[in-house]
Amino acid sequence: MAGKKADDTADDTGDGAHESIWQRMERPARPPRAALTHAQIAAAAVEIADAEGLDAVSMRRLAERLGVATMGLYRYVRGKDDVIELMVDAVYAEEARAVEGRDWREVLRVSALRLRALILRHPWLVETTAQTGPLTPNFVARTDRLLASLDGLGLDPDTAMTVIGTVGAFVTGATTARIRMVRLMRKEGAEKMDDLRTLYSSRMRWLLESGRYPAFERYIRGGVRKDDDDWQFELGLDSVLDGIAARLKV
Amino acid sequence: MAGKKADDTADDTGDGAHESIWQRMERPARPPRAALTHAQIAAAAVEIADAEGLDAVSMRRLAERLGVATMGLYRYVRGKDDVIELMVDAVYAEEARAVEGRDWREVLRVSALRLRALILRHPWLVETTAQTGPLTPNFVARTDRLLASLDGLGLDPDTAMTVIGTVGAFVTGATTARIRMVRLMRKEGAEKMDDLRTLYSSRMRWLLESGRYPAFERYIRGGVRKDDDDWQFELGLDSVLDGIAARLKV
DNA sequence: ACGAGGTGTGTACGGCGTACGCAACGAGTA
DNA sequence: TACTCGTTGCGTACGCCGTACACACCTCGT
Repeated sequence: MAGKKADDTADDTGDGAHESIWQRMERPARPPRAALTHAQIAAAAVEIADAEGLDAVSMRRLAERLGVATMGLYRYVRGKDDVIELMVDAVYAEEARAVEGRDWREVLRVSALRLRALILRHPWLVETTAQTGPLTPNFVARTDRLLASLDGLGLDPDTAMTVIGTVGAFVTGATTARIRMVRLMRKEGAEKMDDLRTLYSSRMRWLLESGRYPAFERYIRGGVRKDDDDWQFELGLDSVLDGIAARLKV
Repeated sequence: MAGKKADDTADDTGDGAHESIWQRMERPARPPRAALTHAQIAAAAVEIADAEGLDAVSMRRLAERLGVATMGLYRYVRGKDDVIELMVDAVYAEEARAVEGRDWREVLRVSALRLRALILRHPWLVETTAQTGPLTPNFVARTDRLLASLDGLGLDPDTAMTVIGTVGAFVTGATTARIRMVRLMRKEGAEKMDDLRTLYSSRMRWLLESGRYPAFERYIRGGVRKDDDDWQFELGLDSVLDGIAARLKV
């Protein structure tokens, strides 16, 4: 019979997508209505990205986890870029809490540490550069709070924003470098930084044996806090804040 | 004969599995006639990425441009990650020139401005975070030169490296933010930032009308240097250098 | 009762990275 | 000279991806 030709093989897999009409006809009831929310989509996507990286967030994977057909997602988002924008805003919602602090410097410092922790919790954030603009609600909310903390210092708006941008640039840049190492460790299956060094020792030896990098070699041999990222980050952050404080007073 | 096997020379490093592309290309190519060089591959890939973005660099496109079969590339690289590593190192070669400067501060400042210009010339660099480690030869060479410029200040190696990392983090972070805007402009077909503002005016109005971002709104209304990225960057950079200078003297 | 429009779904298309297998070649050996 | 045999060059194929599109179905206004 005509209708059975291609469907038979597909039915062997049990794949619902290739059910014959007869099977579909006798299915008793409609599956329950899905009714997704954007928050659900964002949460599911963030879970996938946290667990397996941004590349694992595909429309198919996401739809599967939400119990929806792949194309069903397109009722809620225009495309994958929308999903990523939802994801970014969802994680910045974790920073919705206002920062308590005695003065602007403490507010900026705590904010910086919290932002770093946020990015480290969601390392895929640094890969979203290509997709998102800086106008998601929760990100604007963060900027607003930081701007407010600078009120009363007599700064013009441009300088105030630049101060915030400077700290933000340092935090994202430094954390991105950190994430690069974490990613490399995971890729190579290393637990500690020392494991990574062992794996890359041949490469490092090859580099150093050229003799072209004497100052770098001195650091490799003499540095004792190479893996103390917290120390490096806070030293850098405090330097940046020092510089800003000097500017603000002049 | 067993002695002829290429792997034997590789094995004398003790760790063939983790040889970098740099180590592998040092060995003379097996065939008497090598149709391709790694420099050619890198140059072609960089051209594509500069013109059309990193996503446009596919093994097929790259092979086509080089006049080679797709799989022919795999004789020269282990996979796409190798290609990206070659690309990153190729553009850092543009920074091979030593930086002239009276003191460490000027060297760091000029280096920062040059790095920013380099990233702006090759905006896809900020998307390579996920793929590359920080050990490509030309990148190490840059680090080495900067470390050398701090010699004689009496810094311990850890502090010296952190200083360089701090400036580098600021530069990459600030430039990444800039690139986000450039990309957004290109995506929306805007020529000037004002065009972009026009396109996003409804979104912005929607955000501001919520009344939840008073400080941010004041900036939007009062800022007059919102688009002067050079000014913002240099103000931030000079602040960072101020802070570092203060630390170094203490 | 029925038509229209919103919604969930499956199929299909053109891309991607790369595993794999096969043809052609060139040098060492008999 | 004839015969291996490792190596290179390349085409095919697999399983992913994002998403355009058409269709089946449900709900609701008339």
